[in-house]
Amino acid sequence: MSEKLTNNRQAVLGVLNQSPSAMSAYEILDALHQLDSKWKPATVYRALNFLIEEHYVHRIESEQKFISCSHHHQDNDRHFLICKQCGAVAEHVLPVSAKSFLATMAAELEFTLQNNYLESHGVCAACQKQ
Amino acid sequence: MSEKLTNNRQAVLGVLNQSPSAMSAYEILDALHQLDSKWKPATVYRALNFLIEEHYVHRIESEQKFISCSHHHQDNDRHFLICKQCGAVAEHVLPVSAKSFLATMAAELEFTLQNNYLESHGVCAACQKQ
DNA sequence: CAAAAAAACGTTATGTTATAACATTAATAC
DNA sequence: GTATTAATGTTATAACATAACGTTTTTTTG
Repeated sequence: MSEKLTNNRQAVLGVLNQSPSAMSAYEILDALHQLDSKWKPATVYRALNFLIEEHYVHRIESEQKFISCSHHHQDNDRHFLICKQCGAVAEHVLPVSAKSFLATMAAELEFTLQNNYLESHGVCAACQKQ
Repeated sequence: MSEKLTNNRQAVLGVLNQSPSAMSAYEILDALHQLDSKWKPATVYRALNFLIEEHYVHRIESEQKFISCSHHHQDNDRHFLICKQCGAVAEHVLPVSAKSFLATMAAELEFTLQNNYLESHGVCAACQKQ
């Protein structure tokens, strides 16, 4: 089931798969528009929304950009390591210990926790060596 | 030093202080425009950018909205608990244990961590009682 | 204090991100 | 094979944000 990965959606995902950093919807649009003038903002956003729902793609909230998912597991929690220098985004799986820590903290505040979104900003290994 | 909390900036902060949920820049603009027609998008955004730099205000990245800071300590890490039902945003101070956990994780990945931004989404205590 | 410099503000325009709405086509189910 | 649903094409516009530039206010300093 959930095999609705159509040509349009594959095309958007294909563009994102080529990029180590997150891309804006309009950057994706530009890339696709060069191949086929049919591409318009709504077409890109529709594909993105589907891909996000199905966990093929994530939105990097602070950048308003999109990145292809490197794990594609069904999970409510996200953790991204974002390099301030090169913009590379690495997806990191939150360990169970971190999740349970957050759950405990939320419970203490009487907050029913449904999901966590975490961005860590810094400098990646590659950029440090330069 | 850093006493540059002018009238304009106080006005924006005053609007945000009245709101338990985050407000968009244009919601702030609407509120201020009713008092004085001088308010324009650039005026609001300039004030917001100052207030964010000085830690009076935070941007809720996933919502592209703004909330007044309830702690106002100089800190690189942010944690927000966001209620999906009523939109209320609570700011939570990340305990040292959580920060050092993240630092250790980043070090293992050879990532030099500069700051963390964490959003936890769920249902607040008040909404659960309804 | 007065001139110079810096910071903040007013204003206009425009750039960027995202979705609404509705017609059409394609896929799926009966 | 027709009805239903899902996906797409297309146009327009809403929502978010900043550039640029001139003016005013504040601060610095000689």
